[in-house]
Amino acid sequence: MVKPVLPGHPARGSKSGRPIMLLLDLLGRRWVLRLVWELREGPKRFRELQMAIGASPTIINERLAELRAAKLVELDTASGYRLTALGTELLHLFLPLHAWSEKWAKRLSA
Amino acid sequence: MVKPVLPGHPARGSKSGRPIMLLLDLLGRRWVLRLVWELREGPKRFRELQMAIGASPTIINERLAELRAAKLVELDTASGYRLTALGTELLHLFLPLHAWSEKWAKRLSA
DNA sequence: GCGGTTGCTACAATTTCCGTAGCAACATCG
DNA sequence: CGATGTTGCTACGGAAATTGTAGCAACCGC
Repeated sequence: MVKPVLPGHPARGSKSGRPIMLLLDLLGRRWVLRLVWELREGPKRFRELQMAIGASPTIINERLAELRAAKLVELDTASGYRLTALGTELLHLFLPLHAWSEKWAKRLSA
Repeated sequence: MVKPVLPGHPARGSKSGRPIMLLLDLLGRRWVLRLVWELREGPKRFRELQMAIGASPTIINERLAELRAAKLVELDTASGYRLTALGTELLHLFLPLHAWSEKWAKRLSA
């Protein structure tokens, strides 16, 4: 069991509970960025996420629980897992990465 | 030894070599986001990074090697590790996270 | 020479993650 | 009613990643 990311709990590698450290801790955990990314176009089921990402259900579930505790993702029984309002805000901050990654890849292969 | 993030090498959990997947893979590895963040205000020495982050030198070195292979970080023997031009671009995409994380933390504690 | 800093490595112990199998709850269809 | 399918999720043994500690070789100033 991994420590939850919540106010008062210091992030791994940081004695302070500064929000940016908590956020970097959460987003730096394996598959978390991918999970948020996979939900960018709407809700997905547990197994859909599992298939799309290719990770074990154990860790998918653990990461989803962390994202739910962080109020970035929620489970709607009718449609599946989806981003909350907060999660959608976060996703929008990440969208520029898509275009930038193309530029970056060209520089790498050059 | 972890697979390097380079064109042609598919990212973990993705059969395609799409740049965004490579990038999310790289950034999702433990301590990578923290490392980029710690270099935001200028170069730092290996041991400075180690102290600031609190991770083992083994993994600090491995992640720095990956970031160097990705041309996001470089080592200047006179001043230490620093962001490349590409790395600085990436950092700028992440800077809005700082302000947003404060808002997020308030929502969590509410 | 001597002490300090540099980046970095070795290696055993611990933690995390994977891969597979499967469960309980619920819905749907006959 | 039973049978079948889908849902989210868990157990558990093996594999992989990470930690913590110690220390090395190269370099610089004195």
